Amino acid sequence: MADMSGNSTHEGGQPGRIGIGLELDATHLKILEVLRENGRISVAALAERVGISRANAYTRFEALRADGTIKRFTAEIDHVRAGLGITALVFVTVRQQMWRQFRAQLAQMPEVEYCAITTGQHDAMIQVRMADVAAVHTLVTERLANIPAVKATETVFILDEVLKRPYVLPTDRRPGQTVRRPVPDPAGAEVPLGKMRFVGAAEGRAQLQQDV
Amino acid sequence: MADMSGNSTHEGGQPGRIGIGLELDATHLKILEVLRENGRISVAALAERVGISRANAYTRFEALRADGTIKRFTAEIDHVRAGLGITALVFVTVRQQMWRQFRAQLAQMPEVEYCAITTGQHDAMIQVRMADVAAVHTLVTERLANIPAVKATETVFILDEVLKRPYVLPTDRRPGQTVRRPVPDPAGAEVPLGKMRFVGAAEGRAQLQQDV
DNA sequence: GTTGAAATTAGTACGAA
DNA sequence: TTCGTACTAATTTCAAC
Repeated sequence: MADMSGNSTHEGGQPGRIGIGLELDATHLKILEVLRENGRISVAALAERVGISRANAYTRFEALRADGTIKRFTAEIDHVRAGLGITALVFVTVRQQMWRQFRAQLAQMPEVEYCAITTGQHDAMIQVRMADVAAVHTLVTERLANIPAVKATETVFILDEVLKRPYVLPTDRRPGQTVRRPVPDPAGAEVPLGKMRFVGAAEGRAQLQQDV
Repeated sequence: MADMSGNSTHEGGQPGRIGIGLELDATHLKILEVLRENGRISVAALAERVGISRANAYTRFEALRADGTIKRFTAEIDHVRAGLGITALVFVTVRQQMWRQFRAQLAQMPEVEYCAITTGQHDAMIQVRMADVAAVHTLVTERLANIPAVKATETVFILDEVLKRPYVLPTDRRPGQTVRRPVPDPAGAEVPLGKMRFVGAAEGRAQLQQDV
């Protein structure tokens, strides 16, 4: 799940060989942290910031790309300056058994920045950026509503984007927070059992990392 | 509106000087199109792909950065491979007059990838990526619920991300769609007046671009 | 806004630890 | 695996047109 146009988890060839890829160590994560802030940094400068040799940086950099952990490099722009100052979310109810058509139609809509299938009241959420409110209205009533697979929509506008990170990493934690290691669970520790079990299970699953 | 941590529209200093920035022409947009797909391309190669000279490409590239149209360069990663295979949306109802505190708390949460203030039933939408479902549960019940500014939350899980573009541009239009130019409105054209007015108004506003 | 040449920097390929 | 260095290729800068 959570695949982008089905190009990650089972991309290779042989079925049965799940692409586990690299085990990301602390150095890999540090590289990803630096690249998140500056995707155009030279590998030489990257090596210095991470604290490894240039050759090592090249090796790891290439491995992360080849592995698919790094999908691509891109820019981040100011939508307002680009002329698309209005952002809206459209929650879509999809007619059952028309998912394939729904996806096909979306592929034809370059003005959509993001689309995800969700649980809950609606089936999908679409994020669009347009020049003005009227353009959103046109999109929803004339384009989306005409897709047979779309049963209903609900539109909300985004008034402000408080934060938008390119991505988050397992190493991103709240300032004062210490790394939550899977404690070896010493029997006899005086903690509420119910809560302990819950937290323990969560940590255990967190170890597995893939196959979600 | 739609500012990222208040760093775009009114960033400079003097009030009254709205940062209009560049007028983006077709070449600027083409540069942004190329950089969206390959943020690490050399300016030399960029020039070739856009069909302009090297020096021109450097000038425009620098202008876009200095202007703030390009905010930064970054990478795109595979969340599953990075160990955060679960994505969730948390819709938050914020207690009135506690917005400042709400924003302050969010700034302390590096695990949040995206947060936007919305119209509609809820007040804000937060997107988070975690290692497992239990971690989402912990985040919502123990971190978010403990923020006084948070009155209520509603969580949905993302089952699949159908598409995710770094950004959209005004030039992104559906394959067969022709560029909708603000036609000079020749009086006497035989179109339904009501509709005409509506579309005309929309196009007019699209011209303005900022101050939305 | 364009072209061409110089200086700098980046990327590659080794052997050694 | 990782590091250090030397080699090659490319990019950026700067100048003149």
